[in-house]
Amino acid sequence: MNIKQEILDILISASEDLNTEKLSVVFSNRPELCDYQSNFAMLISKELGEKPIEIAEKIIKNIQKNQKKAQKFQFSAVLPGFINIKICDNALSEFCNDLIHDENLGIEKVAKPRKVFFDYGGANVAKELHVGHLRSPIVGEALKRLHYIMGDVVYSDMHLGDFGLQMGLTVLQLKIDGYLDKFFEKNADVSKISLDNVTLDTLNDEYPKASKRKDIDEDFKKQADEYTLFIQQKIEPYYTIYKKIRDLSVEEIIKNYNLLNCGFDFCYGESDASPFIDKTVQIFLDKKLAHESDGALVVDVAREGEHIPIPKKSEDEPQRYKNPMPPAILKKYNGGDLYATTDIATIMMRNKDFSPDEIIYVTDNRQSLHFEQVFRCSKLAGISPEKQKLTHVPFGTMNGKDGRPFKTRSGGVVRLKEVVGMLIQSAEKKLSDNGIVGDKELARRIGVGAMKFGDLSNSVAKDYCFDIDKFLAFDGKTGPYIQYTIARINSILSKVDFKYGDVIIEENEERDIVINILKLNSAYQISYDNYSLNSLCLATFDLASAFSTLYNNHKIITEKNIKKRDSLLGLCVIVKKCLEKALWTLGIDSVDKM
RNA sequence: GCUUCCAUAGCUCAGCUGGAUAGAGCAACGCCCUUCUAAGGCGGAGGUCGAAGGUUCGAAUCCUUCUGGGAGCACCA
Repeated sequence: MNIKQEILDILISASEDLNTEKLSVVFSNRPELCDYQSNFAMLISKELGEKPIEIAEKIIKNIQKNQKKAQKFQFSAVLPGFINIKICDNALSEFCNDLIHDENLGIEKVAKPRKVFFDYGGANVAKELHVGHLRSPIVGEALKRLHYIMGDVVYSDMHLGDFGLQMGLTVLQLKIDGYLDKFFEKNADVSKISLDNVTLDTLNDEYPKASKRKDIDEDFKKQADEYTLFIQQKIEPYYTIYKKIRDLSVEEIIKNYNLLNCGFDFCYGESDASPFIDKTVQIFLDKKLAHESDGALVVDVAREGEHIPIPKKSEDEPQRYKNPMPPAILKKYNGGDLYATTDIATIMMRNKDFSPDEIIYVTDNRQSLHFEQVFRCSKLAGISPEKQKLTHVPFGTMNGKDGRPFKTRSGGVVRLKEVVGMLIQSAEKKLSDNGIVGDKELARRIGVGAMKFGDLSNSVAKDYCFDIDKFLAFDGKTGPYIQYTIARINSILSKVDFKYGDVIIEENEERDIVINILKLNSAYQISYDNYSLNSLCLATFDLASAFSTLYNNHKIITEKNIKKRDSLLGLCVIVKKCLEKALWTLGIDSVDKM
């Protein structure tokens, strides 16, 4: 049962000998005129040398000639050449009565399910999560769920940042500040020493300190490089210290992600790819794809027409390039591994374990160049098979009202935990106004739902404004609005002791709801194609909004016409199911009451 | 400098492969709670779609140039 496909089939068969390649049907942008429209006649009028309106009229004549059974759709031709399609009420009623028993609620799955591996989260072991870490898990989780709904087999890995310079910096700083003395005593048994004196707060202080110092102190940076190398080569006691720091962070990171309804099949990190690094590098050497440059091992990934040197105007001017695609670095001057190295090795690992059809990376857009390089390297070396799709979903940064990356008033970063705390507090206050007190989990669902919906309703690639006041207000186009709509439906359903009946669509407000369900279902596909959830958010809101209009104008429970009442109840059940499924896909919890 | 993304209502944003009168939410204004949850509904008001050219029957959407902004550009991730 696919209404759009039915319309398409009718139009194609009525187009007879015309080339119907360009024939498509879209939702009408004049809803008061019709439900769907086709611009086909205008698209092909030029090559046919006929007036668009005449083509449209001809097609409609054919439809009327062919149509024998009871009509489900009304077609009409309108100047300059639109074909307008209105769905008849009986077809909409039929659609509803089918939908109510359909497990996937009419959402059309992809023709060929694929194995899709998601890489998102990307928390850094040495750093506590802050607002800047929100988008990757929020977007990644929703994309993963969307793919699942669409029929793909999905895997997810939080891909911790646990193997880079930040680890060397942190260990070095901890050593300097005396936290690690026991590990460096003569004949110390590192496996028996505990790191109890180091807490998350310690790490929060030590890493930024080290990070700042490396920019101004060359010796310090060199030493941190060395420590990083020790960790990567599993040299003691550095490796054990690193493991302990990692465990400490991971526990906290998982807890935070759970607050956001973000779960992972695997908590791998960069370090888990280390057994594959030597093999990876060897492939590049064997295939003569890598060469030495300034002490580093690099891979040229530029294609023809890229990376053309611009002639220097003077001797001491640095070399510049047109269309620059700089080489990827596999090994640094001291033999250490880099971000690109572990990412390529990780692709090798994932292909060995899962051989996914697509790997999707959800990170911020500043990493676009890095992923382009990694993807090109993997294809060049044959580590990623040709048919495998590698996708980077770059998201924009979260800015404050001033258009700069979101900071506290004093200029510091806002911890993720604090944001969630504020959201919960605000939801609790609002709940208590409604007489619901002491339900912290309910408040979390509402507060976090508000933030996630606010995030996901923006185009994923664009920067967006993180307006905490807006999120805390819960008015208008928000997650809580959807939850509230469901809560109102629940309230109706809990107050009646009879079952819903056949859905009969006859009024505009009912039509509007069903059309919005059709739009919602097509929004799954749009979001899937665009790797962006904003279409789904918008369509979910529009459905809730269409229902609210009906809700305000009809007293369903006290409706005297029993058939009408039971039909409306059926519509309630459908809307509730559709909204709940959409919220689930977005990674937002539904609530029974609020 | 080069690469890339962006510019739409006072604010925050939608606008799918070009289509009919550019849409929401917030803020502000006016109505609607003795009736299923007012975190709601309805109604007005608010726009030279950054600028200028071009392609087209038709442009917010495609092309060119310009202006303004973000991000990235070899051993960070």
